[in-house]
Amino acid sequence: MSKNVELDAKDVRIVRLLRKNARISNKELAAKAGLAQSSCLERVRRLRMARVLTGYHADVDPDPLGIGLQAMVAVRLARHARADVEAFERHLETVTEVVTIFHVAGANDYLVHVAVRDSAHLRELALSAFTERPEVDHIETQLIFAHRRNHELPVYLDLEED
Amino acid sequence: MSKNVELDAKDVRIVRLLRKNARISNKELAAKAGLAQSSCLERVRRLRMARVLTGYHADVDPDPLGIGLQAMVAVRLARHARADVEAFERHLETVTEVVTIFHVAGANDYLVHVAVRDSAHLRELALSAFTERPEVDHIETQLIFAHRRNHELPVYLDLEED
DNA sequence: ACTCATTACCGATTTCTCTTCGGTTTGAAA
DNA sequence: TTTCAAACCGAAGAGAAATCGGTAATGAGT
Repeated sequence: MSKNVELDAKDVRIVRLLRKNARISNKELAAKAGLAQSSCLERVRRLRMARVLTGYHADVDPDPLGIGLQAMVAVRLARHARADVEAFERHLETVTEVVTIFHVAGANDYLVHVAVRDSAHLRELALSAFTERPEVDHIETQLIFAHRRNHELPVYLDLEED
Repeated sequence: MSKNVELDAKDVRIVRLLRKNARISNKELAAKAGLAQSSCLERVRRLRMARVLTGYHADVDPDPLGIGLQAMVAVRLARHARADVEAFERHLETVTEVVTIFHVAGANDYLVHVAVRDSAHLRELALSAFTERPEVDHIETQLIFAHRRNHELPVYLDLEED
């Protein structure tokens, strides 16, 4: 799938810095990575082309957007033929309330993070987007009180330091 | 908690655009939001100050970083006294393998998304970071085959259009 | 070890963007 | 209608991004 990309210590530093703050200027990024601006720019371009960096996204407080409730919906499919799996995934992509889809191994097939207005909205969504779907055997919904992200991503490479 | 912020249609457009691409230039952002650059810049600044926009983060392919495996660890605590809950959360913040913590209501108390090197690493982590902890009653680990994020975040406000 | 080719790097320059600021418009309240 | 505050705008100086030609590092093959 991915082209067997090899990252050196400076690539990793660039990636971590952009992970922590995607709007850092190239100038500052270059300084912190120990590169000239032009070289740093070129590296970032290559990391994007190689699909190591796949996007830059703002984190947004859901409250002001009218998102009053979030939930994790655990989904078990009725059958696991490729056609069913693909149909269900295609369907999920059309559901605006879906934030993240985790395809998992275990008792459940999917964990679907959804963001809704309120409990009435969640109830309606559970029916229309999940229970009423022919591919779905069973769902179990958990309210999300809070969620915290860690933006220091782990790196498991042995890099000779420069 | 949040200061009862009110967003108008242009704020929402700004937020959505930054959500889709956090490295969009202010010039382009202003054009797409229908504002002068200076006005747009001021709005973004206010949205940051109001904590509607809380950060900008690059999305990174885990493979090239040596992350060969991801899992969702469902955690049930032994007791739910504030002291235990807070101790456990503080502990999780020190674990580098943790990507996201969902605090949920239901049979389980937490869903913890972790990124590890391989299955041996996951086994070791399950023991050291979860099972051996006094606050933890029981865990259940699910491998994550894949996960897809939707960067079009839903908005449930009725905005009079301009 | 030497050569050659490829790749990465750098600094200077040009182009474009960001940021600030003074003045103007807008809208609500008196 | 007048007043005030908030939001907006355009212009301009400061700053960053992007390009490019030349140079250094790298590594494979002899």
